[in-house]
Amino acid sequence: MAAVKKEKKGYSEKTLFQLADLFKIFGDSTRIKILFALTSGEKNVGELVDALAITQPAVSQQLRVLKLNGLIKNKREGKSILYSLDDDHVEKILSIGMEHTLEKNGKE
Amino acid sequence: MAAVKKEKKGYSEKTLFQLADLFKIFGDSTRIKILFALTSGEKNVGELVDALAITQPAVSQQLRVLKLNGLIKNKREGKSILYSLDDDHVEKILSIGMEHTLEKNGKE
DNA sequence: AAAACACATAATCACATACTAATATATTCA
DNA sequence: TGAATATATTAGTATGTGATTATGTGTTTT
Repeated sequence: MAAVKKEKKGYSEKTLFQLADLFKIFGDSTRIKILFALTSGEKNVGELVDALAITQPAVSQQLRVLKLNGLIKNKREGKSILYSLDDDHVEKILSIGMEHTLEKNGKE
Repeated sequence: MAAVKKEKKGYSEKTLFQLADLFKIFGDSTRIKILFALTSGEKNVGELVDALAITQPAVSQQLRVLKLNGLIKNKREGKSILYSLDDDHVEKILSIGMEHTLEKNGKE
């Protein structure tokens, strides 16, 4: 058998960067809190601000990040803007991560 | 039916922080590359350096982070030190994230 | 035991990013 | 239309972190 091909069955550099960028979005506690808050249904910005105990601009800024990356969507309803999860993977990613976290760091 | 309890079925602040910290670890392309490299079996540092095209200290530094967080383990073998994945969740998290990434950003 | 090899650690630096404060935009209501 | 409400944007700042360079530690080889 001559020269076995080095089966680089890997993903492209670009894809790996995109994957890291995806996880980077989940890697912030404010955004995590927002995402978890939205798992129980759509909420407007004020409700998120109340629930998270951070300033409104901080929430809006992270909502922007989440939207730009396709994890949440929004729609206007009167004066408010309602945000909700936009991707089926989001909850899956959250729940597997949470599973790991609870196992490693002890149950709640 | 009187006064429906506001079922704050949420996780503790601490847990959400820990979850964010977990994703933070996955949110770096060097660490992602290391983890993917290790999905095909244990490797020593030199092999990782070759595979990733980054300097040895940079690799060692990220290996340290991954180990401290329980995602990989190592064992000495002669002069070399062999690293391998240490947690069943790692591959699951990677694969779901990758699934999302490939869908959103187009196949390879 | 000394040299060579494999890897880890330390210090410095540069860059990214999340928050705050201030202001702008958009919608409803009087 | 003007005031009030809801959210977004901007600018500035501070903090965290990943890479590089230099050096240290541990193991094998001769």
